[in-house]
Amino acid sequence: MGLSRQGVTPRDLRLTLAAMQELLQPISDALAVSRRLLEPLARLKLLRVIDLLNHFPRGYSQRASVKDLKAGMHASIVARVISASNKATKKRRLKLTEALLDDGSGLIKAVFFNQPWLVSRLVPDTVLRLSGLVDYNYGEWSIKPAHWEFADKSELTSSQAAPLIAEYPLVEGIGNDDLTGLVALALPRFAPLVPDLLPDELSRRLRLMPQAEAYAQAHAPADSKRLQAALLSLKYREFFLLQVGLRLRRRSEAADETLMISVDDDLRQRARRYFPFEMTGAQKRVCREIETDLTHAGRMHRLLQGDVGSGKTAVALYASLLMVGSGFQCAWLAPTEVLARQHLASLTRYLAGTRVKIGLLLGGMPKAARSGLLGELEAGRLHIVIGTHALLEDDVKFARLGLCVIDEQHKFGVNQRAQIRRKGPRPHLLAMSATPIPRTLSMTLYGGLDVSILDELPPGRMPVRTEWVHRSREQAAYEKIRREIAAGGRAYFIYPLVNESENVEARSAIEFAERLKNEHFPEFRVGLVHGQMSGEQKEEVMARFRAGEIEILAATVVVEVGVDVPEANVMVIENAERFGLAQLHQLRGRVGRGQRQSFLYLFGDPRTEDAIKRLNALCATNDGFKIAEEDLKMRGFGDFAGTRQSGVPKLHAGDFEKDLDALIQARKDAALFGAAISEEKTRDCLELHFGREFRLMDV
DNA sequence: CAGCTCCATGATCATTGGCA
DNA sequence: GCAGTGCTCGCATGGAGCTG
DNA sequence: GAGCACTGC
Repeated sequence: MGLSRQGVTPRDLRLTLAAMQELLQPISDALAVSRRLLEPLARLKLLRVIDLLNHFPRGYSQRASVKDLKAGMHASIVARVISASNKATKKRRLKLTEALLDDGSGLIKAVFFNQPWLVSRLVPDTVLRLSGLVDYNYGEWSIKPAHWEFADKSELTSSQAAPLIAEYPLVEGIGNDDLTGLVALALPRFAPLVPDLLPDELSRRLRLMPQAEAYAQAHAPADSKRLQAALLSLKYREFFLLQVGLRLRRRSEAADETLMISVDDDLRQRARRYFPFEMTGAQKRVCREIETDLTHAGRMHRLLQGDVGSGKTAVALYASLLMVGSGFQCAWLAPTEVLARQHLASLTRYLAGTRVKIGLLLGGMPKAARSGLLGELEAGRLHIVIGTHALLEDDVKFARLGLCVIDEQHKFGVNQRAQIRRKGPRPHLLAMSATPIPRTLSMTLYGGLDVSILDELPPGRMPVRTEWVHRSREQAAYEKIRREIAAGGRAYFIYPLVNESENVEARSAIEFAERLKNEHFPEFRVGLVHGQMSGEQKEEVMARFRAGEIEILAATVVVEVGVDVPEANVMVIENAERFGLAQLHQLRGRVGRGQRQSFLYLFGDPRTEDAIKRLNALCATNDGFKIAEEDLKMRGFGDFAGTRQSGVPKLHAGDFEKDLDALIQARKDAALFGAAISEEKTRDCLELHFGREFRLMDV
């Protein structure tokens, strides 16, 4: 496909530069702004002209006459007062004032809350302009005005007023009209200056509204059709810019060959030999993907997503072995000590009797052991080092770091992830996550990352049977659990709190561990693990649980990630309503790791709609990705997996949740057209729209 | 995690509105 | 500098997201 | 009804 305008002439560049300067200048320099608005504008973070243009309305209220209202719409109407009166309600707190209004096309009742004095101002025959939520009940229209003001009689008949009124996010000290005015000044002068990254051809093909017009229509829509077109155009452009930016970053990182290894059958055989089982199809596929990354120029930058139990560790080990076999070292970063120890244990098991040397680095290690380990590491005698945040310390140095494996990558901040990678020349990166992120979202969020998905459970693994147990039926559940344990199973009891708390009404681990031992399961041994215990204490209890010296483990969410006890096949989550969906799913992953049927019992009585939905969703499916989608819908993007940490800039026009379609389209198009787009221009646009926020993005 | 700021909501009638 | 007058402007509350 | 500016002392 030939792009008509991909070449950038010096003249274009100069133009862009001039435009940038104009757009980046302070609002107060560019426009006549009243002094009193400067401070509120600053609080809105509206400092530069471009900020003002990108400050889109949070909604629109529709200028309408009573006859064409729709229930539930946010409307703005002009009408004449017929009568007004106060009304008492049953609740003493609440007084209302009702005014009957006529706009020539019909009658409507305005309802004001707690402002009884209004009655004296709503004199019959005065004309009001009010905007608010419209409702229709039992034959009459009503409106709850959020804003209102007196209007001129002439407005009753004239219909030249704008049909859609922009409503901006506001702060104290600045009104909607102030912003409307400022934007109106800025639009004609500055909107045409905003550089447009979208190739003409693409814009034409998608029939997108031109950018400058879209800015104008978004702020001051002529009608709803053009408004929709404008919003779509802006959203799409924003996503497109973001995606092109991500690809650009990716490209700039890719030109390194020092880490390229060659994998021959011999190495492959040697690496595979360590796995006593046949890998699943998904595992084999991902291993191939990784092999391809490692054997080609450029750094691997891969996110490995897999539901709990899907065998991520084995894949990561395979990758590590390829690197070790080629003379490199590997660092495995884990979020908790428990998890780090666990990785050590399983790697040790896999690698028993080989020459691959593994080390463990934790925070509270004795000085001597630590410095010994660091020495080995720096000398290159240690091949794989597993550790927690302690790995990030400055004095941890590698001889030849070639691969970083980051487990539960979302538990680490952007900085930490960058830190570990600085320990080598430019080590490959394999990030792992058991918290499934919806596919579309992860590909977008981590636009610069390749994503591999392990979506197949090892044979013999049975899905966990999940049941929501009502208070009244807990006893029956205890009986079932008793039978399971008697038959050789082991059980987790998860509590939201470590200890009693006077202000939270929920069961605590410490208190209920006692009860389990004394009341419910006197015949079994009960252990307790929580976050306030030291690492060794925790480890000791875990070890006894693993060894079967303890059949029941009462715990807080410290067991959330990675703990692997195949015999454990029952989990009870107390006050399940207090956990998030992703967390519940994560916890569920602790059981069902062995051959026998596993059970999850959710105790608790959810009071909110959302909590009920969460529990139902969990009972309905075992598919982590479906759960993630559900979670995303319920919680919204902001909460999801710590947006801050994923380094995604906040969008102006678009919305990751609501505009997924546009997002996906933009991603595709960016892949197709990205290479043909001028790098300078991309940088300029990124700087203009996202500034610092984009530069921070890194995984 | 705490304190702040912003935004939506709030009461009741009594079983349906309006048109391309 | 202080009290009185008259003017204008005016809901209250809780949840939710953002900043330090 | 509360806060504020303005008045008159």
